[in-house]
Amino acid sequence: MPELPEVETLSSNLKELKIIDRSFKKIIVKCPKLIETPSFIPLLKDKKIKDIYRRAKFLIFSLQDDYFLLIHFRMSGHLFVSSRETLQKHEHILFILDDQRSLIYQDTRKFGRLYLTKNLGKYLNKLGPEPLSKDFTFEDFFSRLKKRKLKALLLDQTFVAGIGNIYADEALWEAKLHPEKDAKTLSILEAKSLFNAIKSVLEKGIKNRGTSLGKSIQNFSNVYKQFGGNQQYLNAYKKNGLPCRRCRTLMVCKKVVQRSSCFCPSCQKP
DNA sequence: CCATATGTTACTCG
DNA sequence: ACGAGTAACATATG
Repeated sequence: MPELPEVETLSSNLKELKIIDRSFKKIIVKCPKLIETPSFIPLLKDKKIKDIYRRAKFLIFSLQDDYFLLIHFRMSGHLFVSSRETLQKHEHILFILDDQRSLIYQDTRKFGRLYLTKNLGKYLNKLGPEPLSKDFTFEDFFSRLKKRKLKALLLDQTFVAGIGNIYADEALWEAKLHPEKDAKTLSILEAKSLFNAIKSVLEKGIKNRGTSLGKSIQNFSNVYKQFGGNQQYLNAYKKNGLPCRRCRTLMVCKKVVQRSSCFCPSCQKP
């Protein structure tokens, strides 16, 4: 579920709550298959959390003794802060901290994964640039465009990190580009427009503290269990049947690379 | 019952 | 080797 802006929201929530400098007092794992190496979990005990940040869609805890705990939420993973020390339905991992609080990992579909490692590079090395960092440059972006459908390229984490189905559709609408257009055929101006759109839709998502579509457990909520606000500002995702906010043409939806893709057939020509 | 779901990976085919 | 298409993972919702 969470894409870059949602994971960024979780990371900043945890910093606000001063989870940094706390340590793990006890870890309870109800569903070991969510952890790549369940046998490593006892290593977490009494380890202090030195830093918390995001890379791509990974939430990363940098720990004492050079360990890293990575969480990838995939489709339905959630993390929230609680004062509970017990697990309820769909909650699979409980991290009890040294200050009466706990972190709870909840995941109805159990697609998410947790990784405990000393080798961060193993998980991050193949990722493309962070679209909101300085190493995301237009020259590099343009040179790496290849013969591939734009939508596929935007979702490819080795091309640019952190974009998922929502923000891909938003960026393509913003840049007035068709999801099935061959990326190799973009003019410099079109590419520039897409490059800027990627950054602006992600920045907007972060500013609005993430996108939460419905109100069920399946939707994004932050570590306070509050929903995000960005859904209110979406222009493309799930807008099929509604008039385009630019030209009033009815938006359409089509499967592209196995994902639903909503776009304006008039503004976003093939 | 059917289709769909904010993600990733492994597989096949061309 | 590469891209596209498909299935799989597991559960809930409409």
